[in-house]
Amino acid sequence: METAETQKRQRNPRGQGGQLRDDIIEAASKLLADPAAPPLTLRAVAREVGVAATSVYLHFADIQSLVLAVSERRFSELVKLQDEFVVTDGPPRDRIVAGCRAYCEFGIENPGHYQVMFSQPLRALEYVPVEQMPGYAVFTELIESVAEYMERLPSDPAAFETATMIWQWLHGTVSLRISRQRFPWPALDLQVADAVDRILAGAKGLSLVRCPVAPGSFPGDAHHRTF
Amino acid sequence: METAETQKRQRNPRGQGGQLRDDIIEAASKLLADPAAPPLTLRAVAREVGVAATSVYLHFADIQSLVLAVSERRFSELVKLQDEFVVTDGPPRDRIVAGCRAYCEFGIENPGHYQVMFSQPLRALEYVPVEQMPGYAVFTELIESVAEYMERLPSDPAAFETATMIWQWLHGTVSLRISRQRFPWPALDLQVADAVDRILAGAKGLSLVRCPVAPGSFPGDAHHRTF
DNA sequence: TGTACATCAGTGAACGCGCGTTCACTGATGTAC
DNA sequence: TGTACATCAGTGAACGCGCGTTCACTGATGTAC
Repeated sequence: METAETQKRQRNPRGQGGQLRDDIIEAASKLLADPAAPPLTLRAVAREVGVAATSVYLHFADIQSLVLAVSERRFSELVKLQDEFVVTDGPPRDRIVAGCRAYCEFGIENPGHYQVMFSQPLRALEYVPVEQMPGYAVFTELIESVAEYMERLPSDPAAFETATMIWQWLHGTVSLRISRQRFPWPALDLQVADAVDRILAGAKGLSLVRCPVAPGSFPGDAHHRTF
Repeated sequence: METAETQKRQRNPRGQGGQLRDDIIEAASKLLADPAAPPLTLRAVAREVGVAATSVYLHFADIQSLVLAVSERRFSELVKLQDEFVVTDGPPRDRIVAGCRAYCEFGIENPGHYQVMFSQPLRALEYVPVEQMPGYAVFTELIESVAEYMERLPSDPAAFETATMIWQWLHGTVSLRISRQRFPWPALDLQVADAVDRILAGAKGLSLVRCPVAPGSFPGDAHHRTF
């Protein structure tokens, strides 16, 4: 981008003070890219940008809100990536698998950012309604595809539950491949297709077939409410 | 335990210097229990134990190895818990579901520790062979039950792959319920049984049934190697 | 056209704090003779 | 039985460092008159 990234940057022209905000987010993003990096500090970000430590305060009240800004930016990137990957025609199952692959690849290629996006409860998110949580758009698309696959409405709880189940598997897949790199993981593409197919098949009402154990032995398990 | 936990502790009798090591691990464990706690420091641990900061060095070279000790202790606790939960008789499917429920409950009830156990690559674990990784015992039990369910040998890759897939789902379930507490998660018990059943069903060779899309359209997906 | 003032986009020194790490030290308890 | 020494289980002061945060300041650019 610039010729002298490590040098002192020159001040922005009048009216473009907001540019620094952008640079700070990108610098924080760069520092957070390493999943094993030490905790982010305000001064480290300022150093990375090439600016006085106090200048960060001009745009962010604390590091929490800076991290949140990074998280939001990466979430919108994920949404964009998923839109690119997913061909809008083709059977819903193929679209689901394509979207899930994009999700996993994004997470595995950006382990530091993925951790930021899904780390322990961000204080700032504590009172945000579900629909406004970052990443909700990604999840909504998944629900819609699953509903289409199941030939139900997107508002159907069964679609929500199956989509949730897929999301949980995807998240476990990404986090474990990040934290347990030496584990002999199966090939990602094959595994995603296999897992998605298994979970989707369960949604198609194959419950009688896939439960060879004497039915009724687990009364609490008779939970196929919507079928 | 003691009457004066916050007070200065008295020195251990001769020959029992190792007791401090134990106390340090427990103190660190207590501090790590909160998933939103600030990063663990050596001095905070010493304060919690009621001991001089330098005393921690008598037993741990750095915090990394202390955290690893905490992680190992919690892993063995998880193994113990799982052994209690899982009735050894009964059909394998029921044993798998019971073990998975124990796993999830442990994780959700100990969010801070679960995060320590599965956080970003611990440097200390980098060159440990898979079989010596903490938690391997838990995973082995899962493989064996899955193999029994599938009526195959535990060494069969298909058992390994299905067990892995279940583990991934469990991990995603626990981590997301920790980090996204306001999401409208379905009831845990029902969800675990449902997900496990779907994944197990896929292992029983229902691939033709559960793939309503034209076979061959995704050449890479014809991956049921072992059937 | 000049000039006083306002605004913008930051800077730089200074503070107090908690941290990891070092070093020599302490004081009770055991052991050799 | 006494006594010198060794060992164990820690302590306490001190260090230099990076951190978040404060405060008054700077210097270029626009604007009113």
